[in-house]
Parts: sequence; structure tokens; C-alpha cells
Amino acid sequence: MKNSGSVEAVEGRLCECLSKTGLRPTPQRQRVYTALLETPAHPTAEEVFMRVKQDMPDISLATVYNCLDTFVQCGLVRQVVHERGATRYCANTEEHHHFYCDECHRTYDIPAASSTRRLAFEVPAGFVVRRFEIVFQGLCPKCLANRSESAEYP
Amino acid sequence: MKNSGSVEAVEGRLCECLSKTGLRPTPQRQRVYTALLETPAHPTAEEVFMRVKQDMPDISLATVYNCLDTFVQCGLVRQVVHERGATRYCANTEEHHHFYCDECHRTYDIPAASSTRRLAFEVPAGFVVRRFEIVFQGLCPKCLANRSESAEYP
DNA sequence: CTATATGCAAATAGTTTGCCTGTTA
DNA sequence: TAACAGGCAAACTATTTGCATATAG
Repeated sequence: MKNSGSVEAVEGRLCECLSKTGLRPTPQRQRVYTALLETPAHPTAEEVFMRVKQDMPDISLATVYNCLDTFVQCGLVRQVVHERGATRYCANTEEHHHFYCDECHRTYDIPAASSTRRLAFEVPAGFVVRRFEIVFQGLCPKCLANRSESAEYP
Repeated sequence: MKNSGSVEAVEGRLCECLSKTGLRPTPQRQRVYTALLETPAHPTAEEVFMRVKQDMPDISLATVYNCLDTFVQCGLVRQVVHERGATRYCANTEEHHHFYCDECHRTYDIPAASSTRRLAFEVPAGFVVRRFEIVFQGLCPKCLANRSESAEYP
């Protein structure tokens, strides 16, 4: 993901987004945000909490939830909710879709092909589409590889 | 939704699906299934429970969850999980997508245009797409109408 | 010095589980 | 008479809330 940027650039983006709405770039918010960027794929609030706690032992889980919700509000982070269970968070602000692996239950980002934009018009008259997401499901490359070793197929 | 059919046809479909896996078409399962069909749009387990309870006062919420999960297993019902909060259930087995209204938080079914099938190929090499769903978000016709009365716009 | 955040613990919502009883192939 | 189902209550997980304390514009 890495979302283009040095630590400074990242901090910059955060501060900018927060200040737009008069919110403070507190140490907790900064750390939660960088932890989200550092964590490979779509962590839960709990997972972010664990990571942040390592160098901010006093942070509370409620604060992590607060921070993440704040980021969602200012459009810096997306919630990813495709299955029962904990909500996952995604700091990739590029337009993209998601692939959910049935086997390992990991979620991958899929860059949006420009052609998919026209999908917004395939909705019955009267609906206003402001955004959309495609959720693909199936087998990710890793799980596919594991499978073919042991015969079975999709 | 109505998913094509008289009460008999509906019961028939249910029994058929259940028996494939050696499951029994109990009164509870039948009632939960018809309640799901009767309820306008994507009810939660709780909502189905309320409805069924009216003519089956002894049914328990746990049984409703069990029934719904059973249906999901035999492919008769889909879970719809797009937001934090209760899981919703959808008895429409036609290929379709969903529209989620930001304002009234209702979910609508959107029939799949045949052209969308090729989306499955817009995923990086190595992923096997078994199915996908498009989740549209925006304003539904009702909420749009309410809005235009009071000036604002999307 | 006041609005904004945090930490903590308790509360809540949604769902699952265990266990015992009933039902049916 | 097993295997399958249902009812009930307790357990559990994810999240939210209330409130007292801290921090920074």
C-alpha cells in the first residue's frame, strides 16, 4: 500500500486532513495512522491497538476506535466490512476494489480499472450513485498454489 | 423479490434444497424461510424473529439464527454485510448486486447486467474469481425526492 | 480557560455455544 | 433409537458510552 510517501509526507497528509475539520493531530492519532499504514493488509481495530501499544503502552482500545472513526470521517481511511466479525480498516485512498479470499480470509486491494466507472450507470433510473465497490471472492494466488499441490481445483 | 412462486413452489424449493444435504424441512425452517420472503428488504435475524414469533410464539432467536445459517449453507439465502451492525439476509437467488442508501440505510437489489460478467477478468493474474458483488452507494429514489423538496443536492 | 481528546470501566448489541429435551427417519 | 433440531440461558466478541482527567489552541 505505502500510499506514496515518507514519514513526513504521511504526517503532512494526516495533519492536513484533520485540520480541515478543526481536529488535532495528537500523538495517538499520528501513531494509529502510521500503524495502519505499516500493517500489511486491512487490520482490525484490535490489531492496530496491539501494534500501537508496543510503543505507546498507555493507549486504550477505545482511543484506537476513536482515531479510526475520525479518519473515516475525514475520508483518510475506509472501513472494510465484508463478513461477520471485526470491521477492518484500509488506508489506501486510491480508487480501488477488494478481493476476499475464501480460504485464507485475507482481503486484497484491486486497483480500479478505468473502464469500471461506467458501472455507475447500470443502476435503475432514480438512484444516484455516489461511489461503488466491487467485492471479488475466490482464491488468492497463495491459496491457489497450496491447492494445486494437493490436486483439488476451484 | 417474490422469487417466483406460490406458497407451494416456495416450500418445494426449500424442501429440495434441504434434502440435498439430508436436512429436515421443520416447521420452524419453513416459517423462517417464508418470513424472509415476505419481509420487504433484507431483514436482520432479529426482524425475522419478530415476524415469525407472531404465529410461532415459542420459537427462539437462536433457532432463527440456526435456520438462516442453514439456508446460507445450502445456497438459498445470502448474507448481506455492508456496514457495522446486524447481518442482513437476502433470499433473492438471482444473480444481483446491491445498492445501499447513505440516507435511509436501506439495501436494494440491483439485477446484474450481463455485461458485468467480464469484470471477473479485471483482476490481477493469479487470482481466481468465483463470484463478485458490486456494492453501490448513494441516494435511493425516495431519499432523493425528499431532498429536492428541501433544496440540497447529492 | 474552554473545546477537544484521552483512558478506563461498564454497558450494549449481535451472535454463538452448551446442554438438555423433543422429534422424526 | 440414532441423528437431527429446537429452546433456553449463559458466554463471548466487537463496539460504544459515560465520565473524570489531561492537553493544547
